[in-house]
Amino acid sequence: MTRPQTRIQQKNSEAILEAALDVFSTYGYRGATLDQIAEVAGLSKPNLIYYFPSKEAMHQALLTRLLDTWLDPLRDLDPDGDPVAEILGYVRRKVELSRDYPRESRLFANEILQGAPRMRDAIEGDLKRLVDAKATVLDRWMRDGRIARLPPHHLIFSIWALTQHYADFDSQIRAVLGDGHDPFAEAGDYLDTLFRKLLAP
Amino acid sequence: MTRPQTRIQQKNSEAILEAALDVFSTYGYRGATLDQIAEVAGLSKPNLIYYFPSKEAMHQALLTRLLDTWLDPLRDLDPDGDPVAEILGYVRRKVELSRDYPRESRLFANEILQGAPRMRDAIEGDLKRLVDAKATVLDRWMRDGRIARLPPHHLIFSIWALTQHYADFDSQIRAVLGDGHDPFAEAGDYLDTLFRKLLAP
DNA sequence: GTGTTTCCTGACCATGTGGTCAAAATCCAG
DNA sequence: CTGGATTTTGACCACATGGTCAGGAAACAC
Repeated sequence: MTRPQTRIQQKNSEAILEAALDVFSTYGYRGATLDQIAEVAGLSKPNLIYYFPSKEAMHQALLTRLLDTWLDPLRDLDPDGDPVAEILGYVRRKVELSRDYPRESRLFANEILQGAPRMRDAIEGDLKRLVDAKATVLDRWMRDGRIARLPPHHLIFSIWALTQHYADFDSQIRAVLGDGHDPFAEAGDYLDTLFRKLLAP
Repeated sequence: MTRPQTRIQQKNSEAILEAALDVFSTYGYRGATLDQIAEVAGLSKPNLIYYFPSKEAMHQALLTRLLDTWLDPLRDLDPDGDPVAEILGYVRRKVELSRDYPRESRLFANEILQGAPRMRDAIEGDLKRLVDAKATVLDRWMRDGRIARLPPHHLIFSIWALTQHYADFDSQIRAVLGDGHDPFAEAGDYLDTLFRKLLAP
């Protein structure tokens, strides 16, 4: 039976995951330490282990929670909507995700960089199925002449690459742009233009 | 005085850097261990330290060597060449880099993900200067109406994002595409199309 | 209050880690 | 072959790391 979470459990589990996200997204799984997470969370190390059985479990909890947030915008792509509006809407929502959840983006990037050892199943399963389904929709739009003919999977990859880049490579982008820039606002405009031109039949 | 490297030094230093690249690019700086590098290199751990004073030094050696390889194609962008040909050539060379040096790409990605703690100077210095210079060239081409008007820095970012994505997220891409695909060949064609459409005035 | 459950921690442990060192093995010029 | 320089390593060290555990402190039900 699953215990009804007490207020304290709720609060501390949340604080731990929040701290773990900070540390894992910065240093990767192996580079992160429980001591570091404990300090960020403001709890003792044994207390962390009281709420999560292991470091691995914390990481897993974060990844599981992450995947849904990450895929929701793609799920929302409406096969019956206007093709260009739907795709541009997806791009915009992905830019917003990068802006509002950069740590989640970096956590994901870290995991994939390492060959996705802890997410392979989800990627080969849920993710692949969803992408294949949406690729079919894109393909139909292309055959109907409503958007330019492009390889649908790579079209999706390019949306991921361009939007996530602004979260994952944030430090590089800010260093190169220098002060007085709002990278995400500029990215939103630029990517809107880019995909508008790309999709024009 | 710098000693003339003996044959053995040459060979072992190379083997160590090669192994270190393998391990660092997969696990990041903190996640990599000397024991692991030693095993991959086929040398004992104390022998590693005989050739490099510390783990840090190995990482630094890799990063230094990396940056040049990484920036060369951008340096080659010829201000007096044909704009579209120059940019498409740059994209193609970056795709080839991703295909031929994926570990280097991932090493770089790992470093930037972590906020570039060991590369900040190079990024704010050499890299920024080079990008600014090339952005000026792009800007001139745009004002002359030879390519579409776009924010030059973001145009460069999008080239980086799209090309490096195929190396950094290789495992995800292969999992989603399934068997029977050559990601880099497809990427080459797709990105050629993409930038051709994007740059058309 | 009192008893019970939940929550928290100091002290501890086995293992892993980056790095040292003296001595052994190998290489190589003459 | 020989003697000095280079290369290699087993044994070792101090410290960090993930995790344990017995018992104490709060919280809560009555």
